[in-house]
Amino acid sequence: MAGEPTTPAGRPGKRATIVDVARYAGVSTASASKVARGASGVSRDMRERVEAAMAALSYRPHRLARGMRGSTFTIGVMLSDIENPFFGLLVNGMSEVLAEQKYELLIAPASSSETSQNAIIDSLIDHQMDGLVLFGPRSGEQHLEEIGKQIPTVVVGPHGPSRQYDTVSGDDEAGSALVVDYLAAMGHRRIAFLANEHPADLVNLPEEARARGYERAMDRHGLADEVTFIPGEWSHEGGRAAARRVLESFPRPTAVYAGADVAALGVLAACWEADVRIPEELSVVGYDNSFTGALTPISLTSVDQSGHEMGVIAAQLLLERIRGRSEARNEVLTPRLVVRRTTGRV
Amino acid sequence: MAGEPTTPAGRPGKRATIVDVARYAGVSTASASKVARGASGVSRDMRERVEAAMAALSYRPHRLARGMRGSTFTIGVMLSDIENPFFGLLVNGMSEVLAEQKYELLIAPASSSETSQNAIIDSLIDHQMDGLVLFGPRSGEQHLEEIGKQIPTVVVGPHGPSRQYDTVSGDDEAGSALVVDYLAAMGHRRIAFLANEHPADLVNLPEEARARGYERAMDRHGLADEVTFIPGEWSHEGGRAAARRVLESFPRPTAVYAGADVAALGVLAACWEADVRIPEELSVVGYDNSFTGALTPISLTSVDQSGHEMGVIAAQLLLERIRGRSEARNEVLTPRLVVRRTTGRV
DNA sequence: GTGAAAGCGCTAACAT
DNA sequence: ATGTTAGCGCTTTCAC
Repeated sequence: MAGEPTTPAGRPGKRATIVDVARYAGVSTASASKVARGASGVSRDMRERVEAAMAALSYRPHRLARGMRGSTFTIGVMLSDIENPFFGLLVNGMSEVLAEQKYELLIAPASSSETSQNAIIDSLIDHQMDGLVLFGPRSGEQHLEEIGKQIPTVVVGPHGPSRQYDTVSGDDEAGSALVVDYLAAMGHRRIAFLANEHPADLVNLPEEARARGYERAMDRHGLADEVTFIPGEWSHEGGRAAARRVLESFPRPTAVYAGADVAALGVLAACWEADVRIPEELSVVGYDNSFTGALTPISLTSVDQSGHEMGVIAAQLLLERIRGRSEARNEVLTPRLVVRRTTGRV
Repeated sequence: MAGEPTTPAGRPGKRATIVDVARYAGVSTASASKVARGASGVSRDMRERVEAAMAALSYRPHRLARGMRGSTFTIGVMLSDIENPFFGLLVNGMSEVLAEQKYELLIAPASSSETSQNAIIDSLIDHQMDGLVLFGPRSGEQHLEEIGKQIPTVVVGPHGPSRQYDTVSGDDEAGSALVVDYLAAMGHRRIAFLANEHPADLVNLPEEARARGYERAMDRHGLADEVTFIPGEWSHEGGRAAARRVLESFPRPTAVYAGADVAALGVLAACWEADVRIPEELSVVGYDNSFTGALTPISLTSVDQSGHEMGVIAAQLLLERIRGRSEARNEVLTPRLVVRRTTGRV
């Protein structure tokens, strides 16, 4: 009956504390604490006795109590879009690095609204995380700076630069250039870009960089007059809506660069329904190189931005910050064009 | 210079504590605490003064300190497979319910190994979460019971029943029956099932229920002799491997029930590469009704298990548990067959 | 190298 | 209704 889940010794029903461990080992709590967190300045004998006690009592440090004075060994991740398959890669990359350093990962899902994201970030700070990874935050630079001042922070996405936090991002402008260069080489001139609309004051977003890269590359190819922004949203539905507009327009673009795979899939969906042949009548390009786009019957031409590697780097940067580095680092990964079958010669 | 991020008054550089609030409002910490957590037994006047003080000092309760004595107002979710798009629905459903009740959600990603999952669960407990949602745990019933004894727990998946925790799951056996009934009605007899292999002692898994449902339904249709389990794994690669085996076998099955969309997509991929016509030469069915499968060029026949609703229910059950309910509840949602174009008449 | 004691911010139990 | 106080489990001075 006496429910004693983890504690074979000590008071039944309650888990062992460091006091129990210390008493069991016949040492002071301070020493037990040192051993528990692997601090220096403990004799061999002490270490062994305490470790034995911890094992005997199946002691696990209470992370909250720990965090009250020291660190929680926990990293918080703010996620702006849980549906985005890209972040799975990212999290896996981070987990690998953090696990081997005894850090834990806790993910807080937010919506895409700035208010919600700020609330989530605050809460992560309230949880006394040792560091934060912000995935595609919509907060302004200034707010990010304030966060960076309070707690080691890595932003995933084209933000900064700021002394207060690190960033890791893909070179989205270069990615867009890859797309336009390729389409131009295939003879396309009327290349439309599906723009993800956002508040004008947010300038450091992937959508901004991709739009800029598109515009500049078009310019470079002497296609400045052909630059066409289709205002919309990077979602499946947004892609469908954009496709409808494209298909009705005259002269009709020969290619649509959708800016994100999820939107490109929407464009494709609308085309399939309208019996528009791909790529004969319209070339379609996405961004993200998602699993779905890679499937044979879809075969979406896209841009790969190595999410796993981003996760690894984000985790490494964060650990460095936690350990004291104070100069900012801004890592930029080079994207790669993956040509498949939704694009062709004009 | 003096970095005072959140505290316009009080000691600069440090965030306001409840002591600061109490002092500012000229009341006791206990009263301030009561107001902070909306407890009863405070006068109108007191409430207003404390609230003004909290606003003036931009006070936010420190969740760790809170958790040391009372509750953290935080729910932990153990996620066994972060790549599974299904869980996005689930998390969104949970968030809706929890947000309006002032609870927060923190997700801890685990791998599919039992060891890793147990470590993650322990850690969630160490973080003093108010409740746990375990998504597809591979832990044995007995271990789940122990967890349920320690902390309010809801398991998502066909576990239990147990007095110690609640469950919410799809009726996977019925889902399989829908699939087999439909295929049989279309004239199929040689219907193979792709089995997800797992340790024999784990019996309460979706894969088990789906396998059982398949077998019983086959039996019911007088097709017991045609029951064929293809041992493998529910992953893209697992699906491809299974498809290769199916295509080589003789007599070749006319339909493959892959048990999960991700595996079905693997089966399809291998078929496309081998120029096997779908559904003329082979019918393929998945489970999950994933976004990807629904795309026009894929049009995978699948089973829908309403992830969003599962999330809502999981959150509701958990809150009830936290608030004191001690009888177990086991909610079972009825799945729905979604017929698309990867299945046809023999 | 080891131990005693203070205290992190909060809430619960107990006065008043 | 409000205030006082003890203490959650841990780490961290600061003695020895």
